Amino acid sequence: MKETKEIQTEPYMHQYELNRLFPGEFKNQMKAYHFSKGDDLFTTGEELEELYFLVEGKIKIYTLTPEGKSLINRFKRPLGVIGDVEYVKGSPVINSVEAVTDGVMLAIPFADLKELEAMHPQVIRFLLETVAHKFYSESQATSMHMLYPVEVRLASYLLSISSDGEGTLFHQEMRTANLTELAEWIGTSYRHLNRVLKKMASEGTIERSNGIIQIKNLESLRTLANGNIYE
Amino acid sequence: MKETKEIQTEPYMHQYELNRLFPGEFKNQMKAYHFSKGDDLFTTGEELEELYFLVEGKIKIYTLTPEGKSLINRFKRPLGVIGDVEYVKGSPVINSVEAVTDGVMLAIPFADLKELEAMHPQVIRFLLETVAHKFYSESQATSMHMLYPVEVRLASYLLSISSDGEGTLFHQEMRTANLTELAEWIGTSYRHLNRVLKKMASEGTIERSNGIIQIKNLESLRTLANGNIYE
DNA sequence: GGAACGTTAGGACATATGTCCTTTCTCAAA
DNA sequence: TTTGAGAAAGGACATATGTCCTAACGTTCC
Repeated sequence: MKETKEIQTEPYMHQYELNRLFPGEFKNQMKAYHFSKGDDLFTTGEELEELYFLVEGKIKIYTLTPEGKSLINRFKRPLGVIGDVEYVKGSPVINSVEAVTDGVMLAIPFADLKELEAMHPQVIRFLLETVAHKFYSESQATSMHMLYPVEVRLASYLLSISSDGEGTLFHQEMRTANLTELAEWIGTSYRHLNRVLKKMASEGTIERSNGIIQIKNLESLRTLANGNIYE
Repeated sequence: MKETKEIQTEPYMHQYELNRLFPGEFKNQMKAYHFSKGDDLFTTGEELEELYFLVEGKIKIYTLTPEGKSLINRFKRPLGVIGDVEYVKGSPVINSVEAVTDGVMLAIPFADLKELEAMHPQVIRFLLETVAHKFYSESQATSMHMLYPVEVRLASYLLSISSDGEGTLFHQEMRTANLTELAEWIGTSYRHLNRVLKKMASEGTIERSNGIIQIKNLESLRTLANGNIYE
């Protein structure tokens, strides 16, 4: 991820209403970074020194298993905040972050943020809200993973991206590019995802060809999802 | 959980330094509640109206599986904060809470807290720290569950409660009363926990009798724990 | 001392899932 | 048009884990 002077931070700060959080000379402390698809942005264990705002593009937060397999915790689109927990706790990065598309981040040094807290408590409230929301989202996702088998999770995913679930940014965020990435998102092996897809196809719930999945029986899918939907 | 006038809030507020967060007349808004072992304190989906501070006793936060089985997310001892995420997000309770021992909670209404935020931003910072810490702890626990089989998780648990890991409050917090509770904490069935314990006993790593586990080979346990320790 | 209940321990059967690998297909580039 | 790479699809084998159930043991209460 490269810092760049070619990107104006002001349009993004305006677009995402960051000016009210970073008044006066603090907005001048904002840097802009550009990243490219596939870039490793942050690595587990790394120490951060800035708070980041994703203002363009899509990233994924993932965990590597001991076998080197990737499990996707979350996708993110603008406006996403990265480094808030690390800032508050002073601990290293928990999960790795990779660019799914090209994009832009704004960043402000932790030192400036520290100063700003004293002068402008609204920023503390903002951070509280982002961290609380993260906790909530992560809890939901964790419950899904811990409590339901792959079939239920897949049905929930398909419901989310069907026209039924579409409309929220989150659902756009979540759409995966191929079956390998879908397996990583749902938290299973590529092989097992195929078993479940095949089973759903044989039941007439979906129809698939060459990685393209078409929902044939929405009701059946709702039943399989067991009241859950990825959100 | 019953509100009680028989418990003085002031000694606890002093002991846990809550006076500096709740100055002046706000400390008078604090109520005290007593609870008994086995009480259901909060239920998933319930709407809260107060922020709670656990100042005496031990509780567990748990999730019920669709089959009605219980999975323990976390134990808590004083000073624990309950309801911070629900306060910030305005969402219902995420996980159920039950008393493991008798105990006491202090509580302040969300409405008073709202007022206090404007007058005393330190309380926002306090909440930010508690939520960030929760996020961090939950992430660690989730990783443990998602990435490692029961054998590694059990070894990590045993390492934590051995004299090696002992000393922190968290490890005391985590000690379970019987094998059923340990299975719920580690996130497996009672039957499977027994398989793994039996295997460890046959390897000479532990010795067990009547639910009592004695570590025989600390090195072997460290190897099995694969660098992990419950914390 | 005996009964009742909760806990410990494990057998038998089943399912979910992972790993490793091969074949086929599709798409893009030469 | 051909080639190569990546993705899709699935076979074979294995392990981890869950469910249901029974027997034995220990503790508490009558």
